[in-house]
Amino acid sequence: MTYAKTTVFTEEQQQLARVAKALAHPARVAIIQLLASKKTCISGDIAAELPLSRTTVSQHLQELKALDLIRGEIDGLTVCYCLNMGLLRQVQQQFTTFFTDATAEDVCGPGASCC
Amino acid sequence: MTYAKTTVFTEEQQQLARVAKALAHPARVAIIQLLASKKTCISGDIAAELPLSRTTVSQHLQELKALDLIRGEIDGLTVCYCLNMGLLRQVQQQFTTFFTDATAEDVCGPGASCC
DNA sequence: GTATTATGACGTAAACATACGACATAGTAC
DNA sequence: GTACTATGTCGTATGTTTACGTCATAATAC
Repeated sequence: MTYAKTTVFTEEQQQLARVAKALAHPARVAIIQLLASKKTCISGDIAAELPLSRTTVSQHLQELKALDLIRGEIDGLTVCYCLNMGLLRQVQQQFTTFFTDATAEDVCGPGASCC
Repeated sequence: MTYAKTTVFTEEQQQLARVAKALAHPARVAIIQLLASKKTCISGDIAAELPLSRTTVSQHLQELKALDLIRGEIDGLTVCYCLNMGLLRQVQQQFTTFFTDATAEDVCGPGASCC
């Protein structure tokens, strides 16, 4: 990606794209669902549930952590990852607004003016 | 990407990731917003509004079209792109369900059992 | 017919993402 | 102290995305 001109996109568009990118891999979707189901928060247990190596899972966890969607607390030898509920709810609102605005008017239906 | 083991993720997770990937670039978010605002549906006009070359915009349009999020109708020399409202509403529902499930319980708040 | 226009397809360079083995760190157990 | 365990970091191979110039196609204008 050559993001040289990206400054022209609005911060809103970039923020939505950033979060969408975090969800753009089934492993990361699965991780969030796993944490939500609270069967486990421990890093190693998450890796055990997924069809990926521990290294790769750790990488996906770091990516989610970089966006602050999840948080990790060190507890002795293990690390406990938890969802950042506040941010997730905020993000949900962003997506809802985006989709609601996009689907507000049936622009190109029968009788539309644009085409 | 070596998607060799991806079959183990559920179809639901893969579908969400697929759509998220489509939204994972500000240009594609901007395109959808532009089409929704219906100032134009014409391919060339879309390219003119974005800080990217016509070639690159066309590529982003193809990507959205591949997922059927937008549709293109040839009208003589121009092509008119329109949002697929039905699918967008379906996708919105998927995201809403995902986020609602994820934020249902404040698993790791004070008094949580997991950590 | 030729000239012009709008569009997509092709080729490609650079940046990025994915996956994983090997190593480093840091805590626990003894 | 040593042995073991849970994590993360590093390096790296492979695949994907992004961006764009150039070319091909197909419709219009004359």
